[in-house]
Amino acid sequence: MSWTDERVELLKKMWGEGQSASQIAKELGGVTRNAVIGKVHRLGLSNRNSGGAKAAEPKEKPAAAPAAAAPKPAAAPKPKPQPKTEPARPAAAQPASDAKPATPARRQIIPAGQPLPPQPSANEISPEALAKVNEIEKKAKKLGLMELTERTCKWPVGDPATEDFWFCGLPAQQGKPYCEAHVGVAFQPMSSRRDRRR
DNA sequence: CCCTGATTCGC
DNA sequence: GCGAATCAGG
Repeated sequence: MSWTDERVELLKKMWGEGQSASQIAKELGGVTRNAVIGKVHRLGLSNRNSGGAKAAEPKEKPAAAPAAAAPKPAAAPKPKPQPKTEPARPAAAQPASDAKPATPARRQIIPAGQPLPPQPSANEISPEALAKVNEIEKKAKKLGLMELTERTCKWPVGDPATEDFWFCGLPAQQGKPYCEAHVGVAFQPMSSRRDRRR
């Protein structure tokens, strides 16, 4: 896959929306998140803050030449917010290397980790989902309670009062307690709400 | 362990 | 220019 115009545009768009590199990579397909990140950097939009300001602060790396160098005049160390009772004036700490009044670094308002999908509202499980569950249940790892981790599906199967009880244990969806199949039955996409009229 | 982005460097 | 490998956090 190559970086066609469209792909680059989608990349820009998604990156601008605050999507993670892996998500973008997934969406684009044919590329890894590394590729996405690499492209992002090459495009020069690695930082989602100032459009043109170069404030690439070299992290700390085993510098091969520790001798000389480091003539950094220290741009803006750390104007720590003083615990003053100053009621007004948040004191904007801008490097002010270049006048840039037009782009005040807009923040995304949606960096929520996992945008929660529509919550369940109906109790109807699609036959598809059920079939899927039955299917994967056969592949379940049948974990015991102690074997569950953050990344394992915690869908219970069987009767807790019997020996025949276990948890699915398949890889859970990121940020969710269940594997894909079980998420499918646990979180219904608000299907047709059956208005029971009487 | 899972995930993030950042950087390096051979291709 | 590209992206895998690696680094550095969370």
